[in-house]
Amino acid sequence: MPPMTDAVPLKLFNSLTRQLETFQPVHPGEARVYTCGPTVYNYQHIGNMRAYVFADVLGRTLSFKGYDLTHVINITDVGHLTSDADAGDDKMEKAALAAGKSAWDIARFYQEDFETDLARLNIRKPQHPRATDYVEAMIEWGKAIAAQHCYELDSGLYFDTSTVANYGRLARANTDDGESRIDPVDGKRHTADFAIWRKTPAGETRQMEWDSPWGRGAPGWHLECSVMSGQLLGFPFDIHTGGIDHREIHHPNEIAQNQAFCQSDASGANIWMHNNFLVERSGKMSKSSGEFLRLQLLIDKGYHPLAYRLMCLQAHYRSELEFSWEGLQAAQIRLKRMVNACMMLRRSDVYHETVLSYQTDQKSAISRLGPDRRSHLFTFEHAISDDLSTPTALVVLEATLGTFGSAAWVRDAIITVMEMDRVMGLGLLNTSRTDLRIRPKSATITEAEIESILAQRKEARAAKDFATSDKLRDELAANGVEVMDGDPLGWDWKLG
RNA sequence: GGCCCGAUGGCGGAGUGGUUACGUAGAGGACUGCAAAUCCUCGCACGCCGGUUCGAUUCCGGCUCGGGCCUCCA
Repeated sequence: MPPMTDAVPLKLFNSLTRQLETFQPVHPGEARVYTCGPTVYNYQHIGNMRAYVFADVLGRTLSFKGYDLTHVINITDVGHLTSDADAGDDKMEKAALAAGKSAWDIARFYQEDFETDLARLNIRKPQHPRATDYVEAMIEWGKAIAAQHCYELDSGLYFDTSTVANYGRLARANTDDGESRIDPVDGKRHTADFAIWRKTPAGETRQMEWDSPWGRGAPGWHLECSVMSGQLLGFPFDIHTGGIDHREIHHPNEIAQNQAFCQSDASGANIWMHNNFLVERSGKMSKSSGEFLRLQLLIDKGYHPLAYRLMCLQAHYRSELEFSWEGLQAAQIRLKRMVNACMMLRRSDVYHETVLSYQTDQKSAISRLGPDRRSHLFTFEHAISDDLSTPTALVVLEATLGTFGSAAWVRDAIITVMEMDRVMGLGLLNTSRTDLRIRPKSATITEAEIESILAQRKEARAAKDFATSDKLRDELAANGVEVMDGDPLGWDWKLG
């Protein structure tokens, strides 16, 4: 399928050139995207999830533009070390030891949890290759580059970063070996050299280890992404994404491997994109600091996962985003108001016929839009095509909801919202206010009890016994429940 | 020590060489028995000092403060 809208070119910020570039697919009509996925040794925190919300918006935008999308988010289930890049414990093995389970069980458990969170955030399901399924391919890759680009030490096979052109150009790193704060591995030729294969130390056995020409052991972390992206997407592919931290080490190393393997100076992907961090007053989110923020905690406190998605969308992906409960609450209230407006659309007489007409012939449904909505859609596409300017796009989306109007107004609004939500992924026409009413874990009262008290209050009000009515309302308020007489929902959990 | 970012209203967060989005909070009004929810209306900000310019929040330089990376990290 050719791109639907050639009129508005998609501009994306390429970390390699540090400039906006117009997206030009490698394969006409297709978009192939690789996103560095999680290491499944623990739960993901909400900062991790920002990267996937970003990648999802990118994927959705490419689909919106008419490209046939192939999106890969890998699962790192082996090879990721806890500290130093060349020695130390494997994260998987360490977590398994602590939990008294096998490393394989640990990986499976956290992968499932990760996928649950992706679904909760309306992140469309990409391919999830597991590193352990690609070990043979990694060994083959190692064999292909070993002679020209690697050297062997007691601890494993290392990549000589001086054997490729412009090593570290993505990071804008200086090539001199600067002052290093870690103890270098003995024998490494350059500080930046990294492991392609890590040998299991003599006399030890690991749960996850394989035989290779360089001894029994496990692949290096950087190798996984090069191999999986190359196998599943082919070099060069269109876009490689990840957190901004990967711009400094992991992606430069991937690029070096790609250069060696492809015998080319090209990086392997046309565009490298990096999302900035979600930050917290206390500093960067960290799993090593004990308790950390994960999506389930937000839900436990009464926040809907999509409120977090909206919070991410309110900021540009390249800006740091400050996390606070107050900010999350602001996003949840904003989402509720948007959903309220969309429910009015859903309740209208023309809703079903409009959805049907859109589903039957999307193009002609859009072409019949009036000038206002046509203009909104155009502005929206401009925003999203301008390096995924979701904050601006969101404002246009809200403008199109506006104040409820005529049947024609409603029809146009429904179609426009469906179009825009393909990109924003907020599920605006599939979410109800009841869905957003999340019972906090701390709630001391059941829904049935609430309904019962509300029924009593209704009677009291009918009898104009306002003293009793107010007393019941206070009782509910004391239990964290807010009564809303003029709202179809009737009541809601109080936030904050 | 080296490299690199950022500084916008109470909070979050866009954007722009000349009228500073938007959300949330706040104020006023409508509605309500009173509230809440909803709707309408309205305040409120561009770190400091220079420079360029008719004009700078926006460009340039310096300063201060904050942050990131150089070690695994989305």
